Amino acid sequence: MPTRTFFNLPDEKRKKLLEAIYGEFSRVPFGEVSINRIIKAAGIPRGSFYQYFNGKQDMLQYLTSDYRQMLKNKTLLSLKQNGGDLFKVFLEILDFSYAFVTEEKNNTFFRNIFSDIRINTDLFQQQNCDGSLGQLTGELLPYIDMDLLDIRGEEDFGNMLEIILSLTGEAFAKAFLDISSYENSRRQYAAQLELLKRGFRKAKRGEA
Amino acid sequence: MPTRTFFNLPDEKRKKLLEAIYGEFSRVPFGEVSINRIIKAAGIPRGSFYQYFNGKQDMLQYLTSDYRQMLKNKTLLSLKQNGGDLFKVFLEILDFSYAFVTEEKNNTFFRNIFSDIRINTDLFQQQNCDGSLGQLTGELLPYIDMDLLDIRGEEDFGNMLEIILSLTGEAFAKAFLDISSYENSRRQYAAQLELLKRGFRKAKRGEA
DNA sequence: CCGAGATGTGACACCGTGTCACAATTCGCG
DNA sequence: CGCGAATTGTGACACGGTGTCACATCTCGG
Repeated sequence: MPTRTFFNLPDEKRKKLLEAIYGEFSRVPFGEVSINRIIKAAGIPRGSFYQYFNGKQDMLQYLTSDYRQMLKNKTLLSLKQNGGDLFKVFLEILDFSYAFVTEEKNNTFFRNIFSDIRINTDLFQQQNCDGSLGQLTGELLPYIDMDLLDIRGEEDFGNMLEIILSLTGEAFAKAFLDISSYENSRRQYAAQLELLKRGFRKAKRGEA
Repeated sequence: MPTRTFFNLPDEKRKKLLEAIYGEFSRVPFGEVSINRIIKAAGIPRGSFYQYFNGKQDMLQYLTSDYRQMLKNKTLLSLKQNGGDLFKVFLEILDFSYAFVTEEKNNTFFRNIFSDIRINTDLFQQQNCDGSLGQLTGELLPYIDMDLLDIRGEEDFGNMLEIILSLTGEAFAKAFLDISSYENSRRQYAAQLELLKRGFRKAKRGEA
């Protein structure tokens, strides 16, 4: 998170800085973002920058906070609309994010973000450090219809979720790296979700 | 791949350089590998290094070529031993890699490699650029028993493979980031493979 | 109007990369 | 052997990036 000092900045100046940051994040993938260029574009001295932000990661988190909030709301809504069907929700998340990306201003910015697989894992799995499900997931849990899932053991749900998330992370990376083939990536992702649902193993005759 | 010049180097010198490289790759994760430190440790001038390698990625590919070869052999063997059962094979690949990592010399080196999710995707999916399955997979294809898999559409197999690979990439990253909890990560990975096999969706009464 | 605390500033130390003109060596051949 | 060409070695250089710190400036309550 940015410093308090950052939020105390006169609107004018803060806006200019933010625009510089957006510009830089839109220009190159995360790994190549240069604080040097940002401060030059914003016309602020080097020292000031570090009074506002702690580094790249810090900026990223701030820049994506709106999206994360919207994603959460959207997910909640989607869960309710789809009767707690996780699979439909995940596909809608991709669509939602696509719509979000293709909005004027976000065009290259979120493409650069979403096409970075490492960021995606962070983005979705969110401070999942204690081994338990992330905070986000925790809040959504009550709305998920577990009866749709074939859960047998204690950890089945968590494991399913991890699979879906890792798949989703890759799907995002692929879809947004070359957004012109979005339809294709989406179709593939949808197909993969179906595969997850029905299982990979061919049932032998006589099995359930 | 390194230059011809590199292979023409006197054994003494080449060995010293390789040791410096291994040392550096063992010391820090890939992203922090410094060519500066390598040349200092190897006692060669900067210019020479660039006469041998093209950069970090180049070194990585060379350093992992043995592993990749062994992996391929191992996979082939495992496929035959397990009657073409992909799932058993993948679990064995994790075990094989664990054994490989815990060999004396490879200890931190391969840990640093395997715990990098981006490298893993490259490592497994290997020049998968044309959208088709990677070369490696192509050669293994004949040994996979498709009758064990519930393949219905044209693209089902490719999609299954992608799911397994993305899951495997994450499993590697997790397992080797904190190798002390390997047993745990392995168990989880195994459980997830089982989930893939049986499917996530609860069969409604009356369904197949 | 003064002084303390908040904020602004940019030079500095440090580390990294890839290149290039030039030096040294090796090798084939007359 | 001797010489020229090809290969290899060398390190200074230009460039770019990061985070910090001593010092300047501003702001605002008392």
